Amino acid sequence: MVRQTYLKKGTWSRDEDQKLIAYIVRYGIWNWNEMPKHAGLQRSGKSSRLRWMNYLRPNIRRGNFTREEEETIIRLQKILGNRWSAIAARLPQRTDNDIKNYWNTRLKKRVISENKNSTAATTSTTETNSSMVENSSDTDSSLMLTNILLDSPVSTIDDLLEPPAYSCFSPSGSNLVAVDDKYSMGTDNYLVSCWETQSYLEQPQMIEGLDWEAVLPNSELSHSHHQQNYVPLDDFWVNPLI
DNA sequence: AAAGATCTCAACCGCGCGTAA
DNA sequence: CTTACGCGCGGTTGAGATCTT
Repeated sequence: MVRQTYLKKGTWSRDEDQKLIAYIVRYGIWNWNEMPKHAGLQRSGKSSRLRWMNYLRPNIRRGNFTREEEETIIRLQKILGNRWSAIAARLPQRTDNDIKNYWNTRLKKRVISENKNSTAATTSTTETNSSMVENSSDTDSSLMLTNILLDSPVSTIDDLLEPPAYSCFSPSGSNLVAVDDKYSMGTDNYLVSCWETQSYLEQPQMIEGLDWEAVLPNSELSHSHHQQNYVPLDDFWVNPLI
């Protein structure tokens, strides 16, 4: 008889967050399905991945979308449709989930009401343009439209979808991806490099209540204060950090 | 002050794609 | 070629927060 391991669902606790961060700091991301077990979490790989990608990973900005960000989302949504990951790639520090939520709860309504107003005002001209958006299946004409709608010139749709290199972590890949030539791919050393180059050490104020010194055992800060509590790498498997 | 309505957003689910065996 | 697995994406849900009456 196979006994199904209990998997927790719902809101993540601080303790769980710390466990996940501590694990990824040490070992990097290697297999989302296996990692939670080793990190001492009763969570699915899927849930862990989501938590990391949308909340815990470095360089995430939350709340308070700027006017510029709003306009960018509206423009890109018009061109790309609900391809949130592609839109997120154009908005540094925003997650696709955040953008999707923001669109669904606020921007969509705004766009709809603005469209109503504008169609009432200029029926004939807008009809021509919107029919281009909705009916165009032709690549050339949609690309032409893309160039018209975007302020900056875009030569191909691939250019538009190409994610900018800004993040320490790949927003989509299972492995870590270098942002510039300085770092190598996919190692936890790389991860630590990111942390030590400020990206993560600036984060504590963003996730209230997390014990950042505990999850960053290699930082200078924690070295000076917590040397005695440091768990050697080999022991982590039998003695999780948190 | 209380109750109901509405909003927000973290998290879940199902599906499809890519890859390795 | 087929199958299994891992991952990422987009749609949806529901609990908690906030607003309105």
